[in-house]
Amino acid sequence: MTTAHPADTGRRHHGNRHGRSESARIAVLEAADDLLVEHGFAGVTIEGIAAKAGVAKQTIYRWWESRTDILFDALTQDASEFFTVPDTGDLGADLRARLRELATFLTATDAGAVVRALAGQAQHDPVVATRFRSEFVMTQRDLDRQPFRHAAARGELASLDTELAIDQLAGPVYYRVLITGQPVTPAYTDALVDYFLCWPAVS
Amino acid sequence: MTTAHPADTGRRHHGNRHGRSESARIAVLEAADDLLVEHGFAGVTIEGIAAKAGVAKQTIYRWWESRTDILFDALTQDASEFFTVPDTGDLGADLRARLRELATFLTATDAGAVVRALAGQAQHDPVVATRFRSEFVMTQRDLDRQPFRHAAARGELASLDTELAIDQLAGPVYYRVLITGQPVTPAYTDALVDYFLCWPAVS
Amino acid sequence: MTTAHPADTGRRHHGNRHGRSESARIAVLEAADDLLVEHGFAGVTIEGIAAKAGVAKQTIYRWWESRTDILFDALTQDASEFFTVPDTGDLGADLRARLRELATFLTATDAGAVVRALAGQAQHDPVVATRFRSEFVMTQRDLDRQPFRHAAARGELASLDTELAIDQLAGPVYYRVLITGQPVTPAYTDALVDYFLCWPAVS
Amino acid sequence: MTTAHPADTGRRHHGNRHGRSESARIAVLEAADDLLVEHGFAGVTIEGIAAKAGVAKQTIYRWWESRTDILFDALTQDASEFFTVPDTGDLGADLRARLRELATFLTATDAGAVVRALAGQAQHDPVVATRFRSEFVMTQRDLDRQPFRHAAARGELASLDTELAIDQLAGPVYYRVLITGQPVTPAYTDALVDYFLCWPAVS
DNA sequence: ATTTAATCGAGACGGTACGTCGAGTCTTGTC
DNA sequence: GACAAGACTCGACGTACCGTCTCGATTAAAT
Repeated sequence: MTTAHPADTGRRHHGNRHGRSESARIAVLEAADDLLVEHGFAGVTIEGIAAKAGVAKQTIYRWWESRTDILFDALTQDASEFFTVPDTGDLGADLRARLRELATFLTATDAGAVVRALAGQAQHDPVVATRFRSEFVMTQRDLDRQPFRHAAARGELASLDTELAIDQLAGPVYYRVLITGQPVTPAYTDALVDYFLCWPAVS
Repeated sequence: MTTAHPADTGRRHHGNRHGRSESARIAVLEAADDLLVEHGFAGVTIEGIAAKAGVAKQTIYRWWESRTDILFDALTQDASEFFTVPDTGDLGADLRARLRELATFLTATDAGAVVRALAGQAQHDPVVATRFRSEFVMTQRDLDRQPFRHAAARGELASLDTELAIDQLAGPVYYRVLITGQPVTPAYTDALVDYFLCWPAVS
Repeated sequence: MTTAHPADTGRRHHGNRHGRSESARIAVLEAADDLLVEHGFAGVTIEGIAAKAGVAKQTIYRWWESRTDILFDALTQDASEFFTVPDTGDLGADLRARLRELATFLTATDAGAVVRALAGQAQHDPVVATRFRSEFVMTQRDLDRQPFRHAAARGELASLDTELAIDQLAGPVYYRVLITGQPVTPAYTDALVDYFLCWPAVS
Repeated sequence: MTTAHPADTGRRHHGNRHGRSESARIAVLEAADDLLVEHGFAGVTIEGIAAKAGVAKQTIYRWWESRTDILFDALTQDASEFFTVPDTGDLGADLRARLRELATFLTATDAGAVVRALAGQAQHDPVVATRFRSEFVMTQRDLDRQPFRHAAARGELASLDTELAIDQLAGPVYYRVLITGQPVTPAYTDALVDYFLCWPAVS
């Protein structure tokens, strides 16, 4: 889409009758991302984004509804190619890989910072919450379900409440990231998976 | 004018050298609580609190650093007597009671709404995050530990990583409350405990 | 809401790239003038002006530095067409006309009230004092000089310290207006001129 | 009055049933004076005076009605012994001495700064204006009248409108001090007197 | 010697206005 | 018709003083 339009290749156009400026769109998303990482969510202001992106406020308001709307866009942009779908033929291995990836994403990437900010804002604004769930959470849970689907396809897992299982595996990860702030190491996520695959809790 | 005031329990003093007005303090905390429940976190403004509490802005700034500071105070006030420490002599029963109580608190009480708002704000502000953890999370985890302590005192639980166990039990609850928004029913928390006490996940 | 506005002459614009809103400017100046006349200088607050003019505070701060700045603007607006330059061919007649006009201006016009307020504020603030002198006092003294210039052009007044003369004529007027508060009647100003043109003071 | 009370000699008392603390009174007047000279009239705040004088705000409000009230007190204290009443037996000499003294007082003394501030405030507040006239202006005009009284007693001055004369002599001085800001040198005041005693203005 | 009452310092109180920041809307001239 | 620019109204911010109000300590006259 970027290269499709002549006005977006090379020099930046200052308005034309052919639709929105792709360069402006990208500048806004990057500016929002940068501001979030540098100054936190409070630093993500429409005016700040406009100034940093060299874009008029009106252009932002024309295409986005709010700053969270921008962050959702930035997230879609950034998160789309991060995740893989492991398929090793072993449920445990797949789950371990999945949780490691999730933990890395949430704690060590710029997109993860966006997710945390949006998760925070979701606590304040039901509209954000709804979109956050339908856009991010659902996608993630779909990824969470893959290992179980693969296992089922292999004939394992006669019966299992997959949704509960995902809560049990992903829940502690989000809990540590958002609530306790403790690190989520590979050792930790591996332990979660090991435990889930039924090592005895009580001796 | 004195009796017209919401916070007017007894005679209201208007400042003296012995420190703050207790009635003003309570009026502020209640106003903040009310605004949060009625209009969400964005509706919790210092001016709004001052107006609703019939208090001068300066009085708020004198005693609190920010609106989150007020909410922490309100939380301390409200949450202190909510929780019980179940001790039935059975680990499973204690854990089930504990998780039910936690879920109810987070989803069905005004103080729970404050917690969710603070958890949200913690994602935006490291200072809030730190205080949230030291003030709320630590207390909660202490309550989470009680069932295990009782069990250990009874000689059960030869060996167990209690901290991991808490993550596994509380994590999914917070995850559903803050992230997926799905209800956390007694049946759900009971299932978490049952699973944790090692019903087989894989047939 | 648009038509409800006092300053709504024609269609009111709400900002554009070509600079300030003339209607807002006029509304501010009039509001400041009105507040000064009605409630005195203490009643001239930025918030009061903004409210009365139906203008945002920020708009005021964008174009004016202080309330005295506004009053200087209002004065320029109002005082510009008040004064005439008498030229009767007779020094005494010219001076009498000039002093009468000055006295009327200072004591009986809204712009005169502004001058008195600014003269007052000039005693408190050197910046105001400087501007007051360069903007108002200089202009007035120029008007004061006219009769003498005309006389000189006619060949009268072989030698005279004009500046001293102006002090002697205008000084008592300002002195009565600002200090003693006594009325400055035509009879009084005429007497000043008569005396100045050398009737004997001592018998 | 200062030495009259035992509690005011030496250490400062902290309240008793015999009336006000003289030391507090003096500290307030001095603090007000200092603040005026150092930071201008805007710097003369009740809180500032209280802090600088080491006095409670209530003590100020108990004995004074406003900050101008304090300045009037300070003025009375300071101005009382400044002026002399010249009596050389010569009207011109007396007037010259009087005007020189007036000019010095207004431009070169702390009390003169107070007078200028009060004159300024008198333009904003009719109550201040009234008090300023009855307390300061009247006293000054009385001093202005002395040379003429002495001359009349000597049999000079068969007929003269003394009030007009004072306006003509003092007016230009106040005019320069308050309005034009030009210096008022002995040469200048001497010229005023010389001219008044009827040197020809027009050749 | 104790009580009593006026004044002191301190400082918290409800307010008003300050000057600033950002939100979201509107308009204009350019491309 | 979208763009950069930027003026507009509006709401909230955090601060400074205002004038009012207790309070406990201080103090000397009256008991």
